[in-house]
Amino acid sequence: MTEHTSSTAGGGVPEPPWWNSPSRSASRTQLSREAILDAALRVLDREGLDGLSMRKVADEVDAGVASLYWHVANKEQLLVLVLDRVIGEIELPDPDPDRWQEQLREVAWEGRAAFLRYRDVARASMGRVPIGPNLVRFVEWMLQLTRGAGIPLQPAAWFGDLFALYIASHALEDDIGRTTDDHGSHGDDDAAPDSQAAIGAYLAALPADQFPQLTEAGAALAAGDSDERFAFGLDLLLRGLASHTD
Amino acid sequence: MTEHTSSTAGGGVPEPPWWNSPSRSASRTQLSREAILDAALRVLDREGLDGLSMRKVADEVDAGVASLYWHVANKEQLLVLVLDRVIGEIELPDPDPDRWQEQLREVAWEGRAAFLRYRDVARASMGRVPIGPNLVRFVEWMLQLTRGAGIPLQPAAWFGDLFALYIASHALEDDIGRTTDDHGSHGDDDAAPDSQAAIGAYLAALPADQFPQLTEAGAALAAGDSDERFAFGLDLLLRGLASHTD
DNA sequence: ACCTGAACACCGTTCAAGT
DNA sequence: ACCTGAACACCGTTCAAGT
Repeated sequence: MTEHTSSTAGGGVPEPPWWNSPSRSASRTQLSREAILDAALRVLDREGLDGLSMRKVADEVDAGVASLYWHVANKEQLLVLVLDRVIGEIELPDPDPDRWQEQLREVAWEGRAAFLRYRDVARASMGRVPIGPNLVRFVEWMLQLTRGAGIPLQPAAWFGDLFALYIASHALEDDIGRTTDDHGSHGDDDAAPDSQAAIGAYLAALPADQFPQLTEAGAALAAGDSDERFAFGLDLLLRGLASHTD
Repeated sequence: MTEHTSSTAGGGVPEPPWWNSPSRSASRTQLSREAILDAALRVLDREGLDGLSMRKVADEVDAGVASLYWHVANKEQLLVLVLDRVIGEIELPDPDPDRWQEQLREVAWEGRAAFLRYRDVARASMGRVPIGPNLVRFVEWMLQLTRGAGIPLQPAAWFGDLFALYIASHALEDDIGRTTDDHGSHGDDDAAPDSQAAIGAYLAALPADQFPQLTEAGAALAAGDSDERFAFGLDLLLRGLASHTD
């Protein structure tokens, strides 16, 4: 199996460049599932989930659309593979049950970071169970840690679900903000500009007698950046889990 | 404003049926936003979120596609309106802070039921914040209850988010099962047939030395029906919130 | 074994035109 | 004021055909 990836004829003598097929430009590497996943992740990050199409992925790898279907069953499978790839970016420390709370916290932030690294992966993850090598690795790790910490099997198993659900759906909330800016900037750099303001105006205009709490506490609802809110929920989940310890 | 909906000419004398416009069949009511939302919910329930198209909604109300755009800005707004409508189906008892845990539990199940009443509403809700009359009503109710129960403003506000996120994302997990059956049944009535089995086989085939927990505890992961799992997480959230009481 | 163009059956949205 | 057909610029997927 030769290491050369292009322009290799009979006896190692290089072909002249003009032998390359006429209109194709430089990067004529072999198409592969890996390359397709890379491209898909790039398109996803650049254009969001709604902007991700098989045609754009094909363009990104400089191939025809139909070619993708040799390496991948369909768009759905492509998304699942991309998700497993992102889950693979989560680093898992050796499980140390004595420090189960810290480690769970640590990995939660790791997971959040991975999901926020590319636009709309969290969105893509909702409603899919991307079972694959990396999710399986993740679940095994969770079980080793929590079971080792003295949490009975059933709560441990169910908590894993809850934990993953929380990380994903919270990351999705962050994606909402950066969802509306499609075509490149043209001067102003506010994300989802008027909608944010419109919501504020709507809430501010609510009749105080019908909505006493909302008009009084309105500010608190929007208070805290996304990380603070994530920390709050994470802490709440851990307190709840701790109550299940032997 | 007359109560008659069709065939009414000048002085109450009915028109003969053949006066109706030529090819249009019976139900020629005025198009309205209400009617469009009803139709959208019907299509959503019947065909799932992926099967919901403006064209099918238009067919359902016996109108041209373009007509929808008079009553509704676009598909996105249509979805938001549908969501607010479903949220409106959640019944809220008068908040009684002395029974805050029971009431929260009660409403959680109510919300879950509303989300599961139509296929894929939960799926549609992810990544959207359908702020409208009914969501606002819901938030006000939550705040009255939790604040009345002695939970400080910030935790109370943030918990609302978490609570809603949990209900929606858990309902979404239920939608996954019934996602794959498109065209009406033709004999066999198993939902997502081979994929379920394939997952089981994959997990069972994992090397026991690399995945000790998964191979030992595999059954526990799948154990419990969806309601039991929902109850577990709900309970965990409430325990966590309780730890924030004054 | 791998890639392709062309075709099929769809989409959401706009717009000039009708009543 | 409300509804329409036709058009535009897209989709995912299949399939016979090429190398």
